[in-house]
Amino acid sequence: MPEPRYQRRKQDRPQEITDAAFAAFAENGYAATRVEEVAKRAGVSKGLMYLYFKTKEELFKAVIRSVVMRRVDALIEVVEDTELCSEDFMRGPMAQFIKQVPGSPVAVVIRLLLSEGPRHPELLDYYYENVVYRGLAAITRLVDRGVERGEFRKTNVSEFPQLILAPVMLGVIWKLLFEKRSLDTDTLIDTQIDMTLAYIKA
Amino acid sequence: MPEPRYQRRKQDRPQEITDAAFAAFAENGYAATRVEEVAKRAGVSKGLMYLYFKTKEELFKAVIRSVVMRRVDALIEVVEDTELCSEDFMRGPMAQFIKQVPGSPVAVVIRLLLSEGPRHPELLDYYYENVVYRGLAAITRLVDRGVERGEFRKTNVSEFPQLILAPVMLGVIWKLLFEKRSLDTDTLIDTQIDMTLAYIKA
DNA sequence: ATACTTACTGACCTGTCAGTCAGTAAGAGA
DNA sequence: TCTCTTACTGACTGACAGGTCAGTAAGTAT
Repeated sequence: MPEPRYQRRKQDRPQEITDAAFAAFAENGYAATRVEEVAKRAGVSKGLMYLYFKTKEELFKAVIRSVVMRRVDALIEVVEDTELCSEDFMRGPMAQFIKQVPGSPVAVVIRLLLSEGPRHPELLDYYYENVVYRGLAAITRLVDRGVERGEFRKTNVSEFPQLILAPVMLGVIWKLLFEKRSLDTDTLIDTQIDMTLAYIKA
Repeated sequence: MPEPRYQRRKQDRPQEITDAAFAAFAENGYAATRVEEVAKRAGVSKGLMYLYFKTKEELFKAVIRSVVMRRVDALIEVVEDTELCSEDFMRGPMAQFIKQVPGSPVAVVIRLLLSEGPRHPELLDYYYENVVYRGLAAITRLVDRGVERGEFRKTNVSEFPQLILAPVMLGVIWKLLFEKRSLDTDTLIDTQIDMTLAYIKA
């Protein structure tokens, strides 16, 4: 009675493969990762890869989309249905949310997009519309709401929501490049929020 | 009388080749750039490349070093011998200096380091010591000098000089990823400096 | 059991590209 | 003008990796 050499699992394969691919890309980057290596990690033959993804490039796109999909909506929802005043919200839930970005898969996605993005403009558009644009819009809404409520004065921070994300991006880059020279990104982000609030409070 | 097919220019070749390589890497990234393509841009045969650089990897390292070398010292010197008060200096020369970073070759270097860096730790060390560390130290010195002179109060900004560079890094990433969706990085940086000064002024 | 469908395998094919090297000619020196 | 050195050329090679496909066996229906 021979052990079955494999199981047929059409449903789960795509997910399993993109997970394996993400891990491999995260470690070695897109170009330096062999399709066979991904197959090995996914416990699958090289040939099967090409049944689910036409090319290595298709696989790459699927990986990005899959990672992005899983964590876009979190922030946006929280912003909408909160009862905290704007300041408390920024110091609380928002701070908490953005602090975990530099250590999250998002950091890896940014690295991948920076190196491979220029050759996949549609992917950049997708990322912009689904993550960047919506994230920035949520922050703008938060600030504007503060202004309406009389908590904040009118400044150009609502036109530059990027300001609040700037230390997050610096944290992402720092972690990717200089992991060993640790940087306290939490305090960095807290300080930026302090500064921003001091600047915009009515 | 046949035209000479080439000139011997041992002195200039390395510079010419690294320049050509930088341009090529900037456009297509390291992995996707063929050595032959660099040779073509440098007006040189493929074989000659290997007389000046043992491998493609060596060429890559030489490119990074060459770009970094040319513009490290600028900022540091300016900080040292200025007679402006700290605020005026930050709003003037420093702002001017950091504003041009997102459009400069430094942006490309960051992209290259993000994609290829993990496999060249010595290069990351080199970059950290010659650019990052010295740049941050210069900012810290500037802030501390302001404190000594009684212009600024004591805050943790001097422990997090990264704060001032955060919008610069965001600008760099933005430009690399979303060139077409323009972002006014100058105003972004000015606003950050406004905020920071308001936060630390005595 | 038997026939049938199809998820899956892995040896193979093929284009690409880093790296080599035998040969060529630019330029210096006598 | 005739060496002699060496910067330089470009056809070639070998390995690697993306992509293919004939074949195999897991599961299903009868």
